[in-house]
Amino acid sequence: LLDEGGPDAVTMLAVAERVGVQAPSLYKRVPGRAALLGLVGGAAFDELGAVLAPCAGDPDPRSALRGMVTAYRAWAHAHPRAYGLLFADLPAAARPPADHGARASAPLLGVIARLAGPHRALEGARVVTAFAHGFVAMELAGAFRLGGDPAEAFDAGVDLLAAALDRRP
Amino acid sequence: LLDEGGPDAVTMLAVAERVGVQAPSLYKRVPGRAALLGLVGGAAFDELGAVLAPCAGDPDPRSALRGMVTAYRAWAHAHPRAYGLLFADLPAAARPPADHGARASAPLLGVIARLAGPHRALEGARVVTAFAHGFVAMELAGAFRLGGDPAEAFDAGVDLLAAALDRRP
DNA sequence: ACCTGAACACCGTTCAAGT
DNA sequence: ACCTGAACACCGTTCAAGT
Repeated sequence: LLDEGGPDAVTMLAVAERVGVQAPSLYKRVPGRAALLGLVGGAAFDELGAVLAPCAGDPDPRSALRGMVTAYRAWAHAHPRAYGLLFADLPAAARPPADHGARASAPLLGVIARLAGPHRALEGARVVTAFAHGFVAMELAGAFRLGGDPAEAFDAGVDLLAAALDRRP
Repeated sequence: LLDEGGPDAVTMLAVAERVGVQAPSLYKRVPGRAALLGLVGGAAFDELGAVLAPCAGDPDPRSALRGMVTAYRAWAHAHPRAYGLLFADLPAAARPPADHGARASAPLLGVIARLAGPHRALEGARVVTAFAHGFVAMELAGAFRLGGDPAEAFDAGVDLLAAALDRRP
């Protein structure tokens, strides 16, 4: 339902029909619509994490980072509605459970620890994630309207970050 | 209404009451609720732009950039609901008109042109904006949950970007 | 224990009717 | 030209009643 019609289409009635049940029955499994969207967001984190993890296998940490961020953006473009749920500001009680996000970001932390050193891993991962999320969110919102090819700015940003975080000579 | 209760509180009925009119009358001025939120987003771009512009006065482009990005984050924290409208993915017809975003980003383009050279201004501004937006969006969504002080990562990211974009020796 | 029908309070939006 | 009352189609959610 989300992929087809966006979050507005994820209606308690529509979900109930899809599951073959009446709407009120959903409240036996889930406290409300917001919580349901939070669960979908958690599942989206899991899918995204499964796409990122293999990229950590690249022996060169710098190209591993590039590959991972590129895969991140590709997944967001392939599943724009699900992506929009990852960092949606839902009521705190209905947010994707923290552990889904933590698992999805684990491979990135590993790669940046190799690239920049363990003591800079968390900080570096936050900087890279902020850039990737911000870029993709602006792309999906149609916010790059000043011409040129936004994708070039993405690659430039990734290279710039990878170079700056690389502690090797 | 937005500041008080978030976008959900911006109801056609609530707006009409605030304006002293019946709900159907709003449709004489605005095609629908989505378009109304888009207009609010446009106004938010104007306010943000007014906060960023003075930072361009700093004679050192690198500290001008730091000041501008810091002001950006401060404004987002002060008006989280309005900020959430800037890059919300509304139906294209209801998005904040492009010129509001363009005006708000003009001072940043100017500063980065001074720092990195005019031919890298657009690309650099996109990288910096992506980082700033992504970071703030994740903060507001409560996405930094792995401990430490996220603000340190923000400062580190800004310094890293400013240094990487600086073409001066 | 689980599902349902009916109801409640609330939406966005349309439109004929008033002035 | 502008505003309104009434209505329509749809929400999320609650709850007593069934099985």
